Amino acid sequence: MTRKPKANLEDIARETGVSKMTVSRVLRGGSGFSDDTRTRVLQVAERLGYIPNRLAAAFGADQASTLVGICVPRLTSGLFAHVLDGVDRALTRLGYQVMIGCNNHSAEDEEAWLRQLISWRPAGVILSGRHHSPGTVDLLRNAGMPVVEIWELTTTPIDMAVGFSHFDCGAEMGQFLIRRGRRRIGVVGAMAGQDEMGRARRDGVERALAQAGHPVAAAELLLDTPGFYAGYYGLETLLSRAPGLDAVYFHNDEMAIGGLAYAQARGLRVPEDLAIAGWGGMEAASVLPLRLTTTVVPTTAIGKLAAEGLVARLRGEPVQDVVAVPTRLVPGQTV
Amino acid sequence: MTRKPKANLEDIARETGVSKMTVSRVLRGGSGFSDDTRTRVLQVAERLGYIPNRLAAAFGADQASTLVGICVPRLTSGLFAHVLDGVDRALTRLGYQVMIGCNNHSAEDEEAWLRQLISWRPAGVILSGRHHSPGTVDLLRNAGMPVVEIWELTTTPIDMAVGFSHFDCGAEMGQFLIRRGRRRIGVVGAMAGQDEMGRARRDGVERALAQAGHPVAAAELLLDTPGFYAGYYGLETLLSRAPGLDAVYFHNDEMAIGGLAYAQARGLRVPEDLAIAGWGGMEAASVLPLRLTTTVVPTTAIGKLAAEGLVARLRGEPVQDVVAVPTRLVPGQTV
DNA sequence: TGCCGCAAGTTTACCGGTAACGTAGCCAAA
DNA sequence: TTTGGCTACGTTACCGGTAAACTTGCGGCA
Repeated sequence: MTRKPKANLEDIARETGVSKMTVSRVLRGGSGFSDDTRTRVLQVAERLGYIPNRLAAAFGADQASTLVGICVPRLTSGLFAHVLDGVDRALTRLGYQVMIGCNNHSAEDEEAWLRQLISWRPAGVILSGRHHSPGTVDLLRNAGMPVVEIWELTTTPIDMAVGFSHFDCGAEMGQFLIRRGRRRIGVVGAMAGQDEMGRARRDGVERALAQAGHPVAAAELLLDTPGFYAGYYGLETLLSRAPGLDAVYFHNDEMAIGGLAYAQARGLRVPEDLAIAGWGGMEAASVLPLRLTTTVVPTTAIGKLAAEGLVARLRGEPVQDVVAVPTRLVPGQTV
Repeated sequence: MTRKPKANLEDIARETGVSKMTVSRVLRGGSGFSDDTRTRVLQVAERLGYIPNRLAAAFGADQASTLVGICVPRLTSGLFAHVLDGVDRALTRLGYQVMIGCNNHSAEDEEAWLRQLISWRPAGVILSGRHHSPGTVDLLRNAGMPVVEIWELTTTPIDMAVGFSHFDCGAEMGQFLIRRGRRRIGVVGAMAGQDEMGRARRDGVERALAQAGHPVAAAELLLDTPGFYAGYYGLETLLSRAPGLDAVYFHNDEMAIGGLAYAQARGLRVPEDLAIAGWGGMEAASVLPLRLTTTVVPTTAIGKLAAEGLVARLRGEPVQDVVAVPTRLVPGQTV
């Protein structure tokens, strides 16, 4: 089955009549060879269909890996998909390869994945969130490679960080709801609170509302993943327990849209009877008949900045350790 | 910076007082050592914080790679996100690592990515679609590793295939629209037709409508990526060119929901004045006030089956070369 | 004329595993 | 007593690159 590629440096060297070291230098674009040699080597390499063996290169030389790992909490989230896209485009352009992982919002899964990743001796790694297991931090310190923590901001990164404050997102929306005259405000969470960052947003809302003198009226913390269904049934459950709410803050836009669907199915007028606020800024939110009030997050930019920061560090260029990206509260028509 | 992990097999061997070959055998769970030796080796490995070097293993032994590549047309599509999730879960469970790629619906980009992937000597690869460049096919034949083509079905796979017929999806929806009495049917496409599979669906619709004696009344092929905005403005454009349509088939659900938003904004009654059909089965489609008529695709299952088939082949187990997964037309309330 | 420096190479050693093969010691069957 | 097989190892060679050190030939310059 796995017959190996036909040509290696040795083969090219033999055909060209030089040493394999010279071939290596030519193919990597170094110096110490004549134009004539270069041309001949390239021709032979082309003719033999040479494909470099990065395994050997990274193994032999250390320092030479072009592999970067990225671990996100969920692969099926539209937001992380865009982060991944930003990372992938930037790294591909810069000549790196991307190994993915998914930790299901679990620090243990993250550590397990990281252990696998490190066994490939990558050039760097991008993690999501700022909460990691002690084992994870240990592994990273020993590996001595660049690390970027994305999504949530931290002032004490393991190495570098690109993100924003989820707490502030929540607080800002809480204040907004108050300014719009809402007083009986509920929240719908997801994933049993395992999503630390979703929890930070809820904490932000709670703090803002409490400070305004109108603390959270009711909260429903679902076990489900934060999707449309969960939003739909989450709002149903919340309203059955606490009728008379005049606003609800959802874990994210998908849930908010699900909630919006429920409200409309129930004949509630949005925003007159009930205001609905989401988070994340998914595209669908802005083409609904009722544009969703939400906080837009620069997903792709985060991925891009993280990737570029990582590579800059690898190249020894100066980098900013902590990059705060701006989020933007977009008042729609649902509040 | 990149200081290497402290312990390797040699270190463990020295500390334990055996040869590194014995350590290797113990750690890989082979045979040829006593229980006592096993215990001591494991203890030392644990104490030294040994992390295997898969680079060296895969390089030295060939055949020993646990790296699998997967290339999808777009990372930001919700459908492919689920495919990726299915692949990732299955492969992680089976002890493999996943390298991702994105080809932007371009065969050249796919080939470029594959070339990078192969330089890592992976155990196998999963590609999307059945149209590949000659170079891609060449690379794969020479690499001699398992290949799974997913998403679109083919009777002549390079190696294995897991998918369904996009043409049939389109044809089925076309017939459905006709059965529901629609006669002036339009279609909205995306990505300038570069998405071969979206084109196959349109071809299916066209064929079905033509056979029924009511050929496609109007078609709008956008340049954009298939998102909500594109659906919104796509329908606007289509209706301005061809007023009086009584049904529109969209490239996918996201566009259909965008189209639905436009129809409602324009005061069109759906489905009375205009029927709207999507494709893909995104979750949002079923919680809208008006449940979208669409074709549900088993995304996660495709990823899972592809990953499992790949690993089965690697293990020399018997596998089915071509697996057809079922899609399901779900009549919603928009037709 | 002799020395230096540079361009254009070559040679050697090594990265950390694994396959293949070798071997010592022991026990059981012939 | 010999032989044969088994267990539990050890030895050797090698995978395909790259860093570092070494060599060779040539032109310029004192």
